[in-house]
Amino acid sequence: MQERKTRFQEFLKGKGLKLTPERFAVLGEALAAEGHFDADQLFERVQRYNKKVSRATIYRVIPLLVEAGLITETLRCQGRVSYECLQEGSRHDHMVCIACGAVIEFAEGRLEALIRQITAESGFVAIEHRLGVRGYCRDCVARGFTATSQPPRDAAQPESEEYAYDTE
Amino acid sequence: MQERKTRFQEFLKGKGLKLTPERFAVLGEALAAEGHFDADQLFERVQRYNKKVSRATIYRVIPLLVEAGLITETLRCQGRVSYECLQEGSRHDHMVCIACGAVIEFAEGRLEALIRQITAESGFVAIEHRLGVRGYCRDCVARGFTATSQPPRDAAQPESEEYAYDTE
DNA sequence: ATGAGATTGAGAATCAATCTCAATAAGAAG
DNA sequence: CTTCTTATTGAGATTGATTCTCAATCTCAT
Repeated sequence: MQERKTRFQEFLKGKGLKLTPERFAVLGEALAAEGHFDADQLFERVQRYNKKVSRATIYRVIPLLVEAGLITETLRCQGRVSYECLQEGSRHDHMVCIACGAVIEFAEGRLEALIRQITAESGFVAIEHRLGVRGYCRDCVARGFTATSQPPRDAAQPESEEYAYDTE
Repeated sequence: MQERKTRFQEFLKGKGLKLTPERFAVLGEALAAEGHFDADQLFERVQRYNKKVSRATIYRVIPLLVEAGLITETLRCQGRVSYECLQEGSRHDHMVCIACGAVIEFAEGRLEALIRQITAESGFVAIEHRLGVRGYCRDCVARGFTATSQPPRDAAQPESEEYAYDTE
């Protein structure tokens, strides 16, 4: 945690940006968040413990946190963008089941290494990535779903408004 | 093309929806689109060749096309959602430059194979994936942008008009 | 301590996306 | 072909997350 605060501090300095109490408050709440959160939830958290930060500032700090590699954008639900905290070893991607809508997280170092390598081949310096894989989960495969068989009419709507996965 | 129109027709029938001229017009323009397009661009195209379709209808048809597997959501730039047509062999992923907003497509068999393999390890049958990598493109790196360095004051403005990266 | 330039809050503004509802049209049935 | 039920449409209002504005305030290199 302390290490990440320092990282943010250096990140700001490197860009000629200033370390303000507001930015520090947002950083702190973002790092303390568990699981997914969106701008508004972050705003509420910060408000609760740090009355003075405005919504505008939340929206201004989030991109900085992303760029500093401290949080990452993940899923988009009902028009809102969700983020989650990046911790050493917590990086993961998502598998979304087309049949039942289940969202399964998975972490994979091999993938990250390959992505970094491939993009670097064209001179690109990768900061973060997002990957969503659509397919059929183990259970649905066992239940007989495949790409060419029609799921029952009343099966859970896969990309229902609940979890439209979005990887940009 | 014809095959895909038929596919859409059957998709509608299967859901008890009607095949209207408006839907057919949107379908046609979407299939004819090259590269990325957003709801508004699709609206303009349809308007140009098919005066009578309203914006609301565009927004109503897009989800149907996605569900029918004819188009897919790809990037989100400047707050807009972009789509692209799904065609055999057109699979590719995206690198988005944080500094100048450039969107670079890349196709990579190694990646696809690895994804398939990794997801299979948990019994998941991958059908498709979407990957977006954010970072700095070759040109911006050369120009001095990095996550920890301040961009030169007189650097070209990050506005490729086409694809300015927004903070989402 | 000082000044240049960055940052902030509050609220207005933006604008893609959604919703409303009366009018219309598709498709099934006869 | 006509009728009837139900889906669909257009136009415009509405929503709501995100962005912008700008004067007041703060940071920090010097």
